[in-house]
Amino acid sequence: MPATESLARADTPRAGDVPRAPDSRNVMRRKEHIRSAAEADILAAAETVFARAGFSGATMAEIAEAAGLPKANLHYYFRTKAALYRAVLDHTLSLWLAETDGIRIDADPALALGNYIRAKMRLTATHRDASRVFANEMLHGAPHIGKYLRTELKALVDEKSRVIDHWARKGLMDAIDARHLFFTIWAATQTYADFQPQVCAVLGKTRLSRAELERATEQLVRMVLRGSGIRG
Amino acid sequence: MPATESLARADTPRAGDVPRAPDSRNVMRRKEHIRSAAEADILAAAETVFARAGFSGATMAEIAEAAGLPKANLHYYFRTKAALYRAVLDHTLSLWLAETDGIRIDADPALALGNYIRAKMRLTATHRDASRVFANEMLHGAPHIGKYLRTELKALVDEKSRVIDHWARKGLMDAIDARHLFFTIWAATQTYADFQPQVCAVLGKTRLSRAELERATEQLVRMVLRGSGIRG
DNA sequence: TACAATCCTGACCAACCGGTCAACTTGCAT
DNA sequence: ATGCAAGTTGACCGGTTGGTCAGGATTGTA
Repeated sequence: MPATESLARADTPRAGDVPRAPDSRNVMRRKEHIRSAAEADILAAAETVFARAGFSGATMAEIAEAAGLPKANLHYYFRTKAALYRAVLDHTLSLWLAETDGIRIDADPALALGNYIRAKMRLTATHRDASRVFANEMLHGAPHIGKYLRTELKALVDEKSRVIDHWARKGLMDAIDARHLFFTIWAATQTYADFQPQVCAVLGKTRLSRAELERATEQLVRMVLRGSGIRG
Repeated sequence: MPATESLARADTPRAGDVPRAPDSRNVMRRKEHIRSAAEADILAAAETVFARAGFSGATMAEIAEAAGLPKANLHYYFRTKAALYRAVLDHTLSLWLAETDGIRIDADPALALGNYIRAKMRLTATHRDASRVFANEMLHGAPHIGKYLRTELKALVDEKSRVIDHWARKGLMDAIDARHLFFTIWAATQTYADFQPQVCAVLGKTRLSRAELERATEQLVRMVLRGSGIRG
């Protein structure tokens, strides 16, 4: 996500656009470290706060406190609240594209799709806040990442859909609309992160145990595979 | 939802708690009409705005403009922004419980579940904003409707789960966890309302056509029925 | 040590927002 | 017509929030 840095960074005087002597590289490396470490701390705190309160509900003061920094320091690294939000989103999106590698023409459909679902479910469990930030952005019309959806994500889904169509033509599974299949998989997995209060309430628990998630995962895998006519 | 009125209404002086003569009923009816008409207008505008911007992102001024009323008038009918939000949520929740009537022991599983999915999908299409308001509330931890989830919704799902367990024991379908089945159905249907930007972007369209939704619905029905071992 | 670049921060401000209120109009029974 | 309750509204207010800025502290080099 090359846009991240240019978006996230504040305009420190002449930083990055001034030619530097070769021997000054070490300096910049150390400065870079301070920078990236601070940015990482801020991003982590921001992700938590944005996930809980959304963009409008989150306050820079709250994020600053969560990061253990004075508020003005946030504005040193991220010019505006919107820029910080974009940076959090960029980090989230980088998680999103992953895990589809196994969906290839020469792969076994049951294994490939099953492992994809398992990976997605694991992702929503380990990166709950990222999932919520993403969901929030969707809910509000995806004003910041619309272009990403129409280009990168669409291209990826188009490619993987061709794989599934190929599987269907080879008789390995039913001829189904791969795109809607992805929508269902995404929705069914993300719901355990985004709608956790509902899930917990209906199950009569206060939190989602690993075992419960495991059960949900395997049932979903079974349902998708059988529902797609994949012999398991 | 009896709590709605007491929550939503402003404390007009002595309204509702003063004994009235029987012949004054017509008066109150007309006053009630003004009241309910105004409340309905405000609620409709609020649902749209809350759906787009969330609770924190929405402003009373914006809602007022959408309703074509001065801001102070909103506060006449709904004391606070939170009370207005609660009223919108209550309206949303009343939609939520419906449509499960068909899931009965003596029903045919394929028909009952299939029609339930179709009804849910229709609901997300016709009440997109309501779905988004609900999703937003979930995302932020369901602070306002936690009790509803743990009581009414849980009771309903418990009851319907027993029906599905019964179907499984009679050999009409596989023995699956009914609760997770509901989570999957809810997620897969709501995603077409809540994540519409993603769906449209991946499909390469600007809006979801009725035909596209129809296709998604039938594929989901087929997947759920076959995935649950229900003979179709 | 001297310097420059980067990093850090307390104090401050303008804009916005939810909510109030006093004054006004409308509707309706007598 | 009269009077009162209900409905309506412009103007206003205090608190919050994103963002700024001047100046000090740190870091690393020459």
